[in-house]
Amino acid sequence: MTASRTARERVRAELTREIADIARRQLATEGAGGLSLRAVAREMGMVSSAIYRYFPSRDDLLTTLIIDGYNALGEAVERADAACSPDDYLGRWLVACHAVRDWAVAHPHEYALLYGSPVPGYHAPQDTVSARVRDVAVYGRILSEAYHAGALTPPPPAPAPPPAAVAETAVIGELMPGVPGDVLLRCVTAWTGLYGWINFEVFGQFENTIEDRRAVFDHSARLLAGMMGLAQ
Amino acid sequence: MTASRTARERVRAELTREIADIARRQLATEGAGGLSLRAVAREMGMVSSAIYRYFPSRDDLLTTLIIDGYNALGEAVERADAACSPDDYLGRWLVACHAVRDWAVAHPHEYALLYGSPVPGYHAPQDTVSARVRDVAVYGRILSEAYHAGALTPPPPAPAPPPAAVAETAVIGELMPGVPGDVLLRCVTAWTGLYGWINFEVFGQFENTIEDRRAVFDHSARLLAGMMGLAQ
DNA sequence: AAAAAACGAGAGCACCGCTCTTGACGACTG
DNA sequence: CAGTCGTCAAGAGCGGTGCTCTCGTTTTTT
Repeated sequence: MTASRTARERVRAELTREIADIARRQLATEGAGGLSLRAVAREMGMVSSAIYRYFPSRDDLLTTLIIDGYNALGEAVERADAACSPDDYLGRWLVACHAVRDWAVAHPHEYALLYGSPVPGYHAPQDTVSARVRDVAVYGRILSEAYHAGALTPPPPAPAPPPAAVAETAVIGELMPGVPGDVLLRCVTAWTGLYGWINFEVFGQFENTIEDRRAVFDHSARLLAGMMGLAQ
Repeated sequence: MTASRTARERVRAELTREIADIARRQLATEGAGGLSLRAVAREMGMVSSAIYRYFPSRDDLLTTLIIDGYNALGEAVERADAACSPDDYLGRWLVACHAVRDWAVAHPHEYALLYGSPVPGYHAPQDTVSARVRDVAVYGRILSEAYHAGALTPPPPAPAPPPAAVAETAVIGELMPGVPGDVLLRCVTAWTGLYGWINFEVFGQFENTIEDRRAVFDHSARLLAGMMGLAQ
């Protein structure tokens, strides 16, 4: 029973995976807008309606690609951080920054799906949240550990954040327990600054403006670290 | 001759403008992907093929919307800066930051067209560059004036930028003549950080995370100003 | 062995961007 | 004034899309 049922389920899982793989390849070459269920079906030798046995809609296919993308990016950052010496917090921060950027440059269309303009009809299901925070969780871990080790101390001049802003750090603070609000606000600023930089690069804003982007990015990551007060 | 010809040209210009207006309205409600030439034609009471008398393709229509968007954003920032007292550089910086954010929040889809994932087949024509730098030119002016007034001095600790990174600031430096490379790199970092923050907000990354976004944004803008060394 | 569920194929619907042809209208010229 | 030419809106049509429905076939379950 289980064996026969697994036979059926196995081929189904295999085909589901194959559809997602082909779709990911098309996404990588054509971008999200060029992803076509019919093209995927053609490449699989199926008729287009057969795809709907495996993915109820194009949006659902996109959703699995998004989840896979979050996991791939998160894993890349996790692996990069795992290779660092744990108490070199600035080094870990820089390595994590470059890990995100390297992945984004290598997979621009997938990155755009994660951090670019949201796709029109798409609303993130709840089961994406665990995958979606994997990359930022690494940053949270690095900075949280740095703070508790005394290696993350906001440098003067320290403009006192208004209480309204501090109150907004509650959700972010769950990733970094014990870190006070003013430090969290600096981390958020560095976090958005980091991804903003990558967005500019991946989305072509640096065209004809900055060419050796890795060098400038590295310096920007160091400046953001300095803004947070992340010591060497 | 000129009169009759202008009569002809006038109605043509009028229709061209009306098409663009309807397209902009659809863009605002549906997003770039939902912009349909046929829908625009329907709303104008025309048949779809007639639109092609005025815009040779959907991409060309998008191009004019993009140029209009850059101009609208640039004008918003320019007007905001013009209302400031010229030697309050920190105030001008903050006002400009909020001007960009306010415009982006008010026109999310248009902003996504400018600073989000690039549209698939679209390549920016050369005539967009003058409009595209209007917003950043304001920042360049503010920070350049601040520097020459002695109000923009990078605070310690100042990590020395590698020469490779400094060399990349040449194009950016054209907007801010006389400003040295290390300061320019800080400005670029603040610039990307600012737009990264807005991207996160407009693209929904702060959903269920940060609610009072204006307050947090304001503080982030101040932190970025401090990173640059922009004095009160 | 019979009933039920899953599956692939095919036709079809409404929509899209875009092209081509046709007929009408207005503006220049002999 | 008459004729010609260019501009325009309309319509049909092509290939593409996401998606639905039906219909035999196959596989699993009862």
